Amino acid sequence: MNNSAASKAAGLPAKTVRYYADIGLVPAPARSGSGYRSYDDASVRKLIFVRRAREFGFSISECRELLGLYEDRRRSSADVKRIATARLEEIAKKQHELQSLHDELAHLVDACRGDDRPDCPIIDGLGNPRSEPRTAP
Amino acid sequence: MNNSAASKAAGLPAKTVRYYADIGLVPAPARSGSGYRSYDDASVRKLIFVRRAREFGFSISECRELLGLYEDRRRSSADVKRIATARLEEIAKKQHELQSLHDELAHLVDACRGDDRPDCPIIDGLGNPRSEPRTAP
DNA sequence: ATAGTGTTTCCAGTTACTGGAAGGTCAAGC
DNA sequence: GCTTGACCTTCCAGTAACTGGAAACACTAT
Repeated sequence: MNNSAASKAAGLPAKTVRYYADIGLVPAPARSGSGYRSYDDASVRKLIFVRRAREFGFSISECRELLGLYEDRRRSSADVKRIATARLEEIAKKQHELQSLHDELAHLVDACRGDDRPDCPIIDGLGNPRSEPRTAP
Repeated sequence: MNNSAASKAAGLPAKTVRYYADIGLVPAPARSGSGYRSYDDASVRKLIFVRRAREFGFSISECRELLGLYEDRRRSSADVKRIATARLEEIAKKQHELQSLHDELAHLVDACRGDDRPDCPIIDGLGNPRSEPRTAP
């Protein structure tokens, strides 16, 4: 199974598959006589696992951690649950942020006539420093 | 008003204020005799505008476009509404994605006992290619 | 034999900053 | 006048997670 076949099987762009092997997220694949990458089924399963985890918003380093747990047949499910729960909380937080963003912007869009005239509550609304400013870290 | 004063007034990190001037998002500030940046009120207003727009998730290049409209006293509100509406649709889409993400992950977390035993529906669930694979662009 | 497609490596670019080093400047205190 | 410390300056590098592209080599079909 060469790179593009593995890429198709895993549902990832070919470049991404190479990239994941380059950074050691998945093991370096075997090579054919002429240097072509050759992936086995275990690698493809890991690639699928990573794709799924990335779709869930886990970072590459979280994926690394999850893959470690995925591989370790003796890990406790508590370890996994801890990571997944933290991620779940992040998602919920992001949802709230997006919600207030959406509400405020929708309010501005609603208030804008969207005609040929220059008056625009959206621009005015963006100009008003209503929300909390960002602070330097 | 030097960099850090402008930074405080705009609610942005000092480095970010410099960065925005460097990339020409806001005009290059005047300089004092010894080379210190000196911002006027108009620049600070633009910085606030950009901060707000960034908080709404507008990209830097969208901010550039919006700033152009902000500055142009003769633009139609329709131009602004078009951009904001597109952004609103992106937000709504993102919300749906996050929702299904949340539901699926919450389901896995619920199903996981989180004890010392190795069986873990989260790991198993991530391993199953349930969702649509990503495709190369 | 040759055309066309696929694969390799490697380097650079993307986004929106952020961190840090090396050095100049300013105001206060002694 | 000198030092101290907190600013300020420039510039370079690094971050996340890829993505694009060039140059060269390999495989497949005609």
